[in-house]
Amino acid sequence: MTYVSCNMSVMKVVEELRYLVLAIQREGNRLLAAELRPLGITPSQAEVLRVLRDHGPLTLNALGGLLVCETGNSPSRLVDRLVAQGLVKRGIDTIDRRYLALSLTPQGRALHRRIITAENRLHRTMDDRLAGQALDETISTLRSLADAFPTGAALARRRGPALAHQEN
Amino acid sequence: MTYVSCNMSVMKVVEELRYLVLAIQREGNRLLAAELRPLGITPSQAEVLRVLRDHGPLTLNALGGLLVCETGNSPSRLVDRLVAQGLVKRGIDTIDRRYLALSLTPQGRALHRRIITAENRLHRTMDDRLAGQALDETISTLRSLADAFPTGAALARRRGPALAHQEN
DNA sequence: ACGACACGTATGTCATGTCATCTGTTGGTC
DNA sequence: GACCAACAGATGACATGACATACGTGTCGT
Repeated sequence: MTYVSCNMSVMKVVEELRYLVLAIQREGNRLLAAELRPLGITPSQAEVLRVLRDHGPLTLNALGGLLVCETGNSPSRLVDRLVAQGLVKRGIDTIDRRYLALSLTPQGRALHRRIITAENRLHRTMDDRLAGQALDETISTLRSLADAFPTGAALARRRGPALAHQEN
Repeated sequence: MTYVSCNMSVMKVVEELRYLVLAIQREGNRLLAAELRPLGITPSQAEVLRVLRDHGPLTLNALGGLLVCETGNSPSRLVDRLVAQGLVKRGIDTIDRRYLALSLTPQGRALHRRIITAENRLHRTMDDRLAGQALDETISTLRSLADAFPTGAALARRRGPALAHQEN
């Protein structure tokens, strides 16, 4: 079968991994969107609320650096809609007026609690599909793929708040 | 840690899986988009060309059923741009004029060969990141997640009927 | 003080994705 | 043959994502 190149089969495996990741991401996002629709927000918006809740007030850049759903360019418009819905407060740093100080409003905090419930429903669904398979090896494999990338690094930052950016 | 519910840690693991999948999909897509940009097409368009090449002429619905990048609703606009670029021929079934008969043009076939080269560059990059880790368990875990979903079924269909698409 | 530069944020543009709805075509029923 | 439900595809609307660029603000060198 592998008469073209000796590592052809490895390529095929990596390609299947790529398509599996694509399929799971799509479907997971669709399911989560359905869970969140009654709350009036999208999965990306939910991630912003979560990051803002877990990591104090943030500038727009710092927020982008902790988001997986956006490559840090600048989630201006993503934040815009949350501000318009009264879920996020957009403050301006009085010392350096270039910086924003983004934080949750009380409504944002309240909504985040309902978001967690919705996400847990998705996670239970996923857990059922996984039928108790051990995920350790899968997680560690995917981590080694993700960690090399900017958004993977974002995840690592969110995991290990003790590593660096405590002051945000 | 798990003072709220006994399977709280399982939830956390599933959640990390979800974010890892999101991160890898995003970054993989970004890298692939960069590889494909010189060819003038996007990752989604490349998937259409690939499916049309592997599975003869297709109707729009059948194409949607084999795509991972779109949930089968109807990739009309995705196909539109490929037709506009002369890569896909949009034929109309003469017997039942509701059906399309989508197939690659010679240019589409030629471009697909260059797409494979670009994709292989990405796969090599991913393979490097994986540093020779065995993927068997990861693949099978992800398959059990994906197979329950429509687009996972699409992947299975692509694997199944055309077990013999070795000629690439 | 002034001007070039760096930096954070905002905006324009394009291609997805997703859902809802519309249009055209066919087949079945009367 | 006329009506109508079912189906394939097209389109409108909205929110992302990604890239490039424009704008406002602070910093630094002179």
